[in-house]
Amino acid sequence: MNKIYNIYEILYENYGPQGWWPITGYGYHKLDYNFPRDKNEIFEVCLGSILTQNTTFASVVKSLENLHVKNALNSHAIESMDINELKEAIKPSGYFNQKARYILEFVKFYNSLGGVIPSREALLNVLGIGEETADSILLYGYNQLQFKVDAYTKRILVELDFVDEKAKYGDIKALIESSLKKYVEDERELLKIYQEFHAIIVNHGKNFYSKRPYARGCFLKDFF
DNA sequence: AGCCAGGCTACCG
DNA sequence: CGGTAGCATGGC
Repeated sequence: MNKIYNIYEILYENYGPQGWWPITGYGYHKLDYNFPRDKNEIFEVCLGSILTQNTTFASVVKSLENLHVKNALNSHAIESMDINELKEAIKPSGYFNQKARYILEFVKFYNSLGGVIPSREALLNVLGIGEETADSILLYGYNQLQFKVDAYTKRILVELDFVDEKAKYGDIKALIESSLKKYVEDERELLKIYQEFHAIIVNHGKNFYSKRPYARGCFLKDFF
């Protein structure tokens, strides 16, 4: 009996594999978990994780395409890029003044890593990287066992009365991670579930937890 | 026209 | 500590 895992099962049965994180020029890669495939794809996930803050991913893709045509979808090109040129490229994603600064801060950090996987704590010390963005980078960019919580995750769990409205990011992350770890022993399988679960939550969230009042038509409510 | 989007920082009490 | 204004473009 593991209600968090039950939610995952029900949603996966309804939506199927999502294929996150999508890569530009390639797209979603359902049932293929061998991503990212190289350093540029890792970096692209990092960049997308920052750009998607409070924005639709369609807008992020436009920004990434803008960088791609400038031959600047890699960390070294961006590090030496003029900030105004960067702002112009990422404008479709919104908050372009802030995000340009965040990206330049991150790129300096990223290039200093020399390919080493960053710690969550180190990521959180970079301006513009909060908990969700850090987990996004680690989960989808580096295939680390860090569950990514987002606004939809909280709305759903609050609606199902699994967590309190006042629950913090870390509370929800800990609940989901501990529940799934108890149920799934194989780490490779666990990683796949972390990646699919968050993506599916976003899918489900867009359907039933976007417009108020939330949860109208949410079939999860029939189970819990 | 108004609300929402795959959040975070700075600043307030 | 917790709470909130500000950030900005784009889609519906």
